[in-house]
Amino acid sequence: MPASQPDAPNTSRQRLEAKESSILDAAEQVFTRAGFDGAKIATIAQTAAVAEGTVYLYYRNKQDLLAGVVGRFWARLTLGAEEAITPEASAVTQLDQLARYHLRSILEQFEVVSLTYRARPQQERDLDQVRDYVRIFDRIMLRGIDRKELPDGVPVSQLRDVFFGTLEFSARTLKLRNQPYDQSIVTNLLALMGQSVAVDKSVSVAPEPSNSDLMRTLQSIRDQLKSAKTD
Amino acid sequence: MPASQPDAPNTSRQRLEAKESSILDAAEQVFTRAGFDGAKIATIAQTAAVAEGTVYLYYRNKQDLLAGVVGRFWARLTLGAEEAITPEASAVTQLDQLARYHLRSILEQFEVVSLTYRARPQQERDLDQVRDYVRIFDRIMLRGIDRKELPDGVPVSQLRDVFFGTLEFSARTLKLRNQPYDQSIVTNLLALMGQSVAVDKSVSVAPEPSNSDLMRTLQSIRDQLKSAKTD
DNA sequence: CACTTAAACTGAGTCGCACTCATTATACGA
DNA sequence: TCGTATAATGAGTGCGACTCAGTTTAAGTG
Repeated sequence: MPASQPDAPNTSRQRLEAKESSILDAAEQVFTRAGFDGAKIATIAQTAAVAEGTVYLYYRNKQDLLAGVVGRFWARLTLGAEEAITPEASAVTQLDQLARYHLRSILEQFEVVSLTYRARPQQERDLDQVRDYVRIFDRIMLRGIDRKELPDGVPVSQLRDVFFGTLEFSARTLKLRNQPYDQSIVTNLLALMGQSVAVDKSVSVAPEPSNSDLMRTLQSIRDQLKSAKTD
Repeated sequence: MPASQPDAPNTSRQRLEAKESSILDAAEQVFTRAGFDGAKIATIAQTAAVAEGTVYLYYRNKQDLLAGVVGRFWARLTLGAEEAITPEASAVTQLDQLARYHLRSILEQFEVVSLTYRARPQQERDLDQVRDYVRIFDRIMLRGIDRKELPDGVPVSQLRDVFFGTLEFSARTLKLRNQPYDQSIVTNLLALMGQSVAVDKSVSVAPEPSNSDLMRTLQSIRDQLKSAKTD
């Protein structure tokens, strides 16, 4: 029954969603051009061809609108990343694919990424989208461990911070110097991570022992010494 | 001649600087408490015990004031970092010192660090301060290369991105999860970097021993004790 | 010390912009 | 065709950044 042209929405639901996304489009455009503070709701409304008040029927306030833009951006990035990755490939290959895709994307859409920082403290919804995105890394790593491609002691969450932290900081550096995408960043990062992630059976990367582990070992030594002394 | 109590400024120059820094103090306090948008110039002026208009004699606008706060923060961080580092120590040790200091500082003053993102696109002055700070890393690396502690092929600027990027992202992760300073982040980062930075000549570089190193040593002691006992 | 003048300071007033809400338009079922 | 609910409108409100005419303070100067 509800079959219609996608660009000529019929149901009221479709119409609402079309309008919402046109407001988001306008907001994204104006925010990226003018920055958050520079962007006027009036301009966004005008760009979306609606009245100022209409914007507030869809988003509680300017922050909320920003959250919508940022959330959609990361959700799209997640979809794109999943397309960019070959699930059958080795974990390291997938990391390489993700790294290239990530660096390219955040460079291309640097302004939207920057807007993320403006949204963070306030809203929660859009943060979820970022978390979903970051989770792609975890999935690759965990599958790699599962398939025995990676040793199961790798500190996944810390490597995740290395991965995204380095790429984000590198992107900022490139932007600062007006330099384009640089493949060597990805290559170096993966070489660096490859070492700690490699399954070389000789050294086999063990997890960092905790102080508790050290303590237990020390106590066992002390106990042995004690018993040796009484011999 | 111009000898006076430091807390009872005499010259007009001293008075001006005292007032400027009291405005900065107030701004830092209010900005960190309420965030940039939530902070009102009126509150800042009141906190600094000056009239609203006076603030604008020292800073052109709210953004400029923020830039002042952020700039001072990074300048102070630079001084602190230089104190935290032992210039005679090996490059790896110095990196370890810098990493600890950096992670601790940005965790402790997370709000001010976050404010940095709000200032960036606009002003230039405060960006300089960040650059000065980051330069500490470069200096350590370059001196290390000079002293032949590090091979002279290391991609300093890319390792710098790894270093600060990872620490910054890790700090954000910790904050997100309400976790405190975690030494293993520094340890892992240095282990990772250590591999790509190590001089090929065996183990000539003596970095801070990791818990793994300690663990190995302890285990060898225990093993020796065990075999001695059976003798 | 009185007087001059420049520099520093003040806060009531202006203005731009996010946000509201009384009113109007539209869609849809009966 | 009409009634009603839902969506949309844009003039109006309030808040807060920023200004500036007027005032106070400080530093010379004879």
